[in-house]
Amino acid sequence: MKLDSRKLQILQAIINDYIITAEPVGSRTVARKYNLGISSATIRNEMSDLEEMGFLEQPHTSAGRVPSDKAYRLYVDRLMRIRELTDQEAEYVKRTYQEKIMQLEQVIFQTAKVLSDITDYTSIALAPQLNKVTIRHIQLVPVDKDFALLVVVTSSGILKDTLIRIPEGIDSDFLQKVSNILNDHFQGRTFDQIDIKDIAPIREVFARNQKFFNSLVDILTGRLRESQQKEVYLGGTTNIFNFPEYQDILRARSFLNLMEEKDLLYHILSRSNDGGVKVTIGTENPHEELKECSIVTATYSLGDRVLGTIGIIGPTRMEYSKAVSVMDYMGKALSTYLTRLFGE
Amino acid sequence: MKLDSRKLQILQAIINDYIITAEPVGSRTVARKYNLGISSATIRNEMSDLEEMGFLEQPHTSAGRVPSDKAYRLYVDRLMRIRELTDQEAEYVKRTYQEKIMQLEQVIFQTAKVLSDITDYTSIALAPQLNKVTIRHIQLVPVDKDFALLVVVTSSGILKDTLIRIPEGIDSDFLQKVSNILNDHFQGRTFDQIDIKDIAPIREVFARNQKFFNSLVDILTGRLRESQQKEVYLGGTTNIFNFPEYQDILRARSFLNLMEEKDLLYHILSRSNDGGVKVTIGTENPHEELKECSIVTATYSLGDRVLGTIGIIGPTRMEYSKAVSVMDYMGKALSTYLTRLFGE
DNA sequence: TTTAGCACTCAGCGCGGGAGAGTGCTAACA
DNA sequence: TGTTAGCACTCTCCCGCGCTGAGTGCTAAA
Repeated sequence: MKLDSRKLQILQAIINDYIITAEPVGSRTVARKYNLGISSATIRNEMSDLEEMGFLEQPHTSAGRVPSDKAYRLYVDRLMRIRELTDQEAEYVKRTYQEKIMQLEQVIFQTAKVLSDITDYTSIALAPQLNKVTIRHIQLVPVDKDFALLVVVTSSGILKDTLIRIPEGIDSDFLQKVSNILNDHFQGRTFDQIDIKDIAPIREVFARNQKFFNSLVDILTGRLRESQQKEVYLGGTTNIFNFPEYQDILRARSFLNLMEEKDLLYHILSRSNDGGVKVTIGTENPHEELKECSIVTATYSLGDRVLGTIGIIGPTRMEYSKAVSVMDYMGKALSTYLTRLFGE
Repeated sequence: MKLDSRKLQILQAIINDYIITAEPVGSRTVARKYNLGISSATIRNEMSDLEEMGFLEQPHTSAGRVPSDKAYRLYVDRLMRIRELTDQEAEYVKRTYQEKIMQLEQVIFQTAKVLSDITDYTSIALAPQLNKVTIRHIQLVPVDKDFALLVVVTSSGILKDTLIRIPEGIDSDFLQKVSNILNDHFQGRTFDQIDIKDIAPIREVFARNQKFFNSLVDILTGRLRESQQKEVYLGGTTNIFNFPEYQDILRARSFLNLMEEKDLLYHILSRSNDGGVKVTIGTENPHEELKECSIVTATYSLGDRVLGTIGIIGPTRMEYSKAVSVMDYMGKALSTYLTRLFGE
């Protein structure tokens, strides 16, 4: 059976209607609302065909039809018209990035907030992944006789710091010396490139302070990386209650539980980090709990290096045209902002 | 009318039962389950009295009775028996604090998690309030030619840091000089005690770099403080779905929306910072949205200085005996842990 | 190939009645 | 005088019923 242009028109009408109303769409509705110049009976026949082809589903006999994931996919790839941001929306984004926030966390957090405000979906933003950025500066800052602060600044302005206990008899000159060595070795590298073997030669500098040396290595190769990698910021989690399909308490609950699983979210989002906007519809996502959700992601970069991912998540009946344009716009706006702030 | 011991017994029975079942309690239930040696008819009479005295309420005729806020207050103050933590619970807490987490944020976050895990309520933890801690060390760390990092370490191990743009022609010697001056002036003080007037004499050191000077002051007196003050960590927000009174989607939604309002939560929690465990029942809390919730808070300290507040929030029908004991225990455990880590 | 007409299906809704839980009153009892 | 058994009454909850309306698929005619 061929998907001729009339079938496409009907399919598009059904998808449009269902996205707005969340109610199964019947042949009469299509005939009335969308002047296609054909009768409901003809539309009925076409809809029957579309169902057979897997684009439509029927919740039960005597209900209208609902688009399938396959239909949404077709819609996203071929049918939908990208809808530009309104002036207000663009203005809102601009205003957010006008403030000179110097802490990256804040920037990412704000981005998530803007995304959920504009789209009314739930937004997710991943902090930059450390294996994507290079180390710009390492410094051990003496705090008092027992503690020093290990600060690592990366090319994207990420700051990672930890208090570290220092053994007795270490003075600030020694700390400075260590800082210099660390900088010499690791400046310009990514965290992935920090290798135990590289570190070995430094070991001798530490003389009797092997324990101190070990904890430094520990932090640089392990802890900092982990703590950063799973940083997931959410916006508008309770927006989900706006959708009729989540009036059911069990569904809402399982959705919100899912949003608490930062590890999972991290994995879902970080799969798409090859740049550009990506749409994952319903069962295209391998996770069972997400089979009735769609996710639209975009990446953000510093210069030409992709740093991380931002995304929104909502019911499969999502306003894709808006979602895609917003994600595209925000990914670019965030990249521009970061490059301006931390550009190399 | 006097609240004799039999009335108290009956009231206690009703509260106990209602806490467990969430169902209005009838006279027959009390007679059957709690062997008080009196018939349901007598209990009925007493319940009628208790209602008149404001301790019980009736959702509608032909339903059992439900304890009022006044009843819970009486229960918390006079009737309940504190229930110690089980060995597993104590063990869980101990294990959590055994790990050497050096970042305060992590500690507070973990504390919130433990609280919600043990109690099955939603937990809230405030990061230490900056006006409660003293500045231990200030350091400007050079990053590259355009940026420096302003690091402030406080007595409780709180770290606040911001990237700050430095004007051209400032070298690391100058930064060190500034750091020294800042330390001389502010070490040992609280953020509240940083006064513009104190800073004025330093101004001359900056000579032509007034703009740099201004942004430093800005950060120290304003930005750092604000960013920290509102840091609110939540645990187990979706636990609310476990309670039958929150099966209603509107209620669940308004509760979860409330939990997103960090500012509000901050204010609610920070009211009780005079040490010890505090219980706020239903309408005792001025916030309309909380009139069917109870909050149990405790404070945590470093040495003898109260730093912040932790709390749990649940329906008024809360297991107060457990809640109070857990909060008491956790407040102390957290204080001990912090004092061990950052003790002065 | 399209359309009008028609029988059929099924979810949703409102209604009514029965069951069950609980109360308050009354009268009898210790 | 306090306590208890008995009973009528109330009210929510739940279940089943039938109606309505939206929508379909089929058939036959244009």
